[in-house]
This record gives sequence, C-alpha cells and structure tokens, in this order.
Amino acid sequence: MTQDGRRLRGLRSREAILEQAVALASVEGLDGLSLGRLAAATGTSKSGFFAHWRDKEQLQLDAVEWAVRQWADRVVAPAMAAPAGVRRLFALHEARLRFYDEGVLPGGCFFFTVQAEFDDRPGLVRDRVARAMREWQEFIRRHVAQAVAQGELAESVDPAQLAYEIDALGEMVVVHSRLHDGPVSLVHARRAVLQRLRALCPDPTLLPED
Amino acid sequence: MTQDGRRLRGLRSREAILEQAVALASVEGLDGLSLGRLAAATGTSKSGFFAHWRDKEQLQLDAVEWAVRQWADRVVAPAMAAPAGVRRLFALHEARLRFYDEGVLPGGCFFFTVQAEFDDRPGLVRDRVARAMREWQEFIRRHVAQAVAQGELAESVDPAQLAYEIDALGEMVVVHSRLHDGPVSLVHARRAVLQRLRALCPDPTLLPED
DNA sequence: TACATTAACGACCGATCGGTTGTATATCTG
DNA sequence: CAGATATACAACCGATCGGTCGTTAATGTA
Repeated sequence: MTQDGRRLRGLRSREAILEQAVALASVEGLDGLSLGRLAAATGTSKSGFFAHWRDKEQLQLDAVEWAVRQWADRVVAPAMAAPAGVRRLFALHEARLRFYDEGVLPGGCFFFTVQAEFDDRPGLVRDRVARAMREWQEFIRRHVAQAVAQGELAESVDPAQLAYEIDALGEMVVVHSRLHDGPVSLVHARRAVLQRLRALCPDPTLLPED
Repeated sequence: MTQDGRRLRGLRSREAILEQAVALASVEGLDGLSLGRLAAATGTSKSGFFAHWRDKEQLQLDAVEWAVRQWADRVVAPAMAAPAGVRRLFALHEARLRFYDEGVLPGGCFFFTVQAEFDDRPGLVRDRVARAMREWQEFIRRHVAQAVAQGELAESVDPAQLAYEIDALGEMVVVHSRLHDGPVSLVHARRAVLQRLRALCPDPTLLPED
C-alpha cells in the first residue's frame, strides 16, 4: 500500500476532484452539482469517477470530509494562535469572516449551502453534515465555557446560548453579503459579536474597541 | 374580465398550485422542485401548467410573490397588533419564530431555502428574491428606528446593525432546529433578541422578563 | 347562435441525469 | 516475468428533466 507512481497519481486526482467538488457545491449544492459538470470542470471523464467512488453519495460524503478539513485548516487553525479565552473565541469569529471575505470558495460557504440543501432530506449525507455542524457548534460552546472558566466572561453566560448567537451572526453573512448588503454585513456580523463579548467580559481591554 | 365559472376555476387551481409550489420549494428549493413532481402533488398534468405560466421561471416568480403574501399575512400582520415601538419589534421576531414552530411550511422557511439556492445565480428569480429580502430587512430597520424615535431604544442604536442581528438570529433557527438542536434553537433565538432589546431599552418592563 | 378564449390533457421531443459495461494501459506484487 | 490491480476512458442505458404540440371541452363574448 505504498503511495507512489500510479497510486500517488490516483490520490492527487482524487484530491483535485474533491477540491473542485467542494468549490462547485458551495455554489450549486452537493446534489445540484452534476457529475457531468464536475467532470468538465476537472478535465476528466464522468465514468472515471467510479474508479474512485462507488456512486455519487460516496463522492458527496468525501466532499463533506474534505470541506471539514478545509475548515479546520483555514478557520480553526489560524484562530488557535490567539491566547485561549475570549480572545481566541473572537479570533475564531474573525477567522470565519475572513474566510468568507477572501472568497476562498466561490459560493462563500460549503456548509451553509449544504445545510440548506439537506436539512429536510434523510440519508447518509445529511447525517454526516449534521454531525459536522454539531461538532462545530460544540467547538464554539467549549470555547465559551473555557472563557467563562478563565473568568474572561461573566459566570451568568450560558455557553450553548452564546454559541448559538455567535454562529448565527457569523453564518448569515454568507447570504446577506451576496444578496443585498455586500461587505456591510461583514461589519455588522463582526461588530455584533464584538460588542456582545465586550459587554460580557469583565476586562474589555482584552478585545479591540471596534 | 368577470371572475366566475371557468376563469374562477382557473384562479382557484392557480392559487392551489402556487401554495403547493411554495410548500415544496421550502424543502427542495425552487429549482430542485420539478414540474413533474409538482403536477403529481397537485393532482394535475404537467402540461397543464403552461396554460398558466409561460415557463418554469414565471411559475417561480409567482411562487415568490405568493410566499411574500403569506409572510405578510402570517408574520407581519399578527405582529401589528402589538403597540408600535420595541414591543412591536419583538412581536415581529416572535411571530416569525411561531411561523417556524408551527410548521406552516414543511421545509420551515421558503425564503431561507430559496436564498441559499439563488444567492449565486443571476436571473429574474434571484432579483425578485433579493428585493423581497431587502424589503424585509428594511422593514425591520424602520421598526428599530421608530423604537429609537419613541425613546424605547437607546439613541446609540444603529438601526441597520440591530436589524441585521435580529434577522440573523431569527433566520438561523430554520436550519439549527432541523439539523441538530430541535426546539432548543427556538429558545436561543428568542432569548438572544429579548435580552438584546432589554439591554437597549430604557424601560425594560415593556418586554417580558424571559 | 357563432366564434374566440381558456383550462386541461396525453403524447412526445431533445437534453441531461446517475450509473453500467467493456476496454486499454500503466503499475504494483508474487 | 506473470498476473492481479488500479486509472481512465468512450459508448451506452433507462429515467427524468423542461418544454412543445395537437386536441377536447367548457366558457366568455360578439
């Protein structure tokens, strides 16, 4: 099971296809994305996919996996540079907004599109997406709880409640910025969370003023 | 142009089809919804649609129009019973949450699904949806401004900023409640806006405590 | 009554969908 | 080297897509 020569090439094209799949799915969704168009976009043939994936659902599942890794690399990892507590929590929010602002994915956010697509449709893809979103929510919640434990957020704070607010305010940027406000929604989303955190933080100097 | 007999029947079935279209589109989107399935759901024939609409896009545009009217009837109108100011603003938020909670539409929210579907796709449908969302945002903004003018919200409040927050916190209930939290997200969304408004309101007794 | 209009339908069209099959070939493994 | 394995492809399949056409019957209008 060494990874060189033929097998390495397979892995490379596999990764390239998944990257394209995630990018296209951020625009058209995982189901809206057709194998024919994906083949055209990657410069391969449609039937070649079935050497890598049993069917479309398997490709969709791997695309979700790829998007989770991308999110970990491009959003979570950079935020970890900030010191634990309320600063890291806000860094997480800012890293997400930067991800949207930089246009890493043509559709803005893979997970936003895919959530809206699969929230009503049972199946393996829905389950995988739900797990990813639950883990992300839980991740924010843990950071809130840690900030509370460090005394950087008021003890009255309900972690699940605040995590919902931070996530909702960040996520709705995707559609607002694309459909009406443009970059203004980024400012709104940033300021909303910033002021919320400052109001709950005994030492507001930990956070920027604006 | 009298409306009886044949023409009335036409109008009736037209409305019935649009109602079904909005309901189905709240789940599968306006494009994901196929004419064949819509025909089956309404008990009519596919080709019969083209007596009412030139093509699918025209039906989609009318479906958006129908959904706007439904939103006005089921969310906006009931909230108008509350006295103008911060109470009406919160009533608007609660009416929206009630709309989701009651399961009026099988997919939760027509506009959420359709926004996610069309935010990246140019065309008449996108433009119509964008206008509807802009008007809704503007509607909330005006109510915030009025509450400020009445002295029921602090003068430091930026109406566009607060409108974004209220809308985002309300909208994300749709996917959160369906994908992970269930009814808990309704509590989070309600409490988030309530506490935010109470903090900004010189007379918090205008609003419920919890 | 005569005629245009409208609602509604079944049959059918080309295009595209996800997926199958058979084949050619390059690469690993014994 | 020999045989199993893996990559990739063109050709093709039935199903479904949005949409057209021709027809029938009920209705509105002159």
